[in-house]
Amino acid sequence: MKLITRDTDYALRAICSIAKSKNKIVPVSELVKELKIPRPFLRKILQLLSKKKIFRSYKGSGGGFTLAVPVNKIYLLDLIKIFQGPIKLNECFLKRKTCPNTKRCALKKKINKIEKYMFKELRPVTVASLLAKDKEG
Amino acid sequence: MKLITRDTDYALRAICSIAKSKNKIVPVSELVKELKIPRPFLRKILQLLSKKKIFRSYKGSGGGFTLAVPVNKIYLLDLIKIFQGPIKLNECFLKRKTCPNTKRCALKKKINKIEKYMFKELRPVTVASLLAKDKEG
DNA sequence: ACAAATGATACTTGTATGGTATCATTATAC
DNA sequence: GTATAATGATACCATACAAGTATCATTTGT
Repeated sequence: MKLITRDTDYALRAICSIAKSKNKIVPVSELVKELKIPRPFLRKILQLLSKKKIFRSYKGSGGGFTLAVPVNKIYLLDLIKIFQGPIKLNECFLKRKTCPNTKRCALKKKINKIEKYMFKELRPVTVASLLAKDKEG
Repeated sequence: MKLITRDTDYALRAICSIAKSKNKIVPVSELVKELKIPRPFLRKILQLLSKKKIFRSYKGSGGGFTLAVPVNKIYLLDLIKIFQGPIKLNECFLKRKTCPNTKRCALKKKINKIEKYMFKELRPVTVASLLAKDKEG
């Protein structure tokens, strides 16, 4: 029951790394060195972030990636959605039929409550906020 | 990101169903009819619950299962643990190395907070409490 | 033209979930 | 005491998703 999968995690690190190199175009090779992530896997992740307009990409010699969005506008939930799909704790197993007894629905209510809390906590989290907390603690 | 997998769900239903037949020994065949769960899969689930001392089993003709524990002592978290292992939102991807930058740890704190909340909400949930809420709403 | 980068896409591998199948063992009924 | 109806133990199978690899096409700077 992972909240964050490896590609989301790698994406986060890559974004942070690129954010540090203000305005410089960063090629994959540089990120590989810094983050020690398998190159082809990282490439796949960066390409997707490019397609999703979080990165801007530059082809050709001297090319690479820059941020297309400032870190305070990159939301964790969006990254999770990109790599893992929308968060749903509560997939019902009985799509076809109606719930046979409401016991499960009592449980469902609980789970929904937890899910709501999760969203409340995660919604405001941006890459900027993660980097900021860095300095505090 | 399912909180509850299918076997846990089926286990819950089976427990509720057996709880209804107070003290009667219930064979798998009966549960299959009522719950419409594939027989061999349900059997596997019941056997595990037996091994874990939540059911008592009776072999031979006229055999089947009864509850070994009253419903107000069967905790949802224990069922989840049996079928899915302990809940952990927060598996760190960097077991080997120390965290390269603390940004992830800021995230980890958030996730831990959510996990704590989850436990707070789920810890008191028993099968009895689920059945009880049934009557209310 | 060549080299250095990304774009697109398809493939591979590992693991967990959901489910089957089979044979052994035990207990009851006749 | 044998047939039958149940569970116990175990091994297998199918599918999906996560994690990672590989390849070729395209673009761009020198």
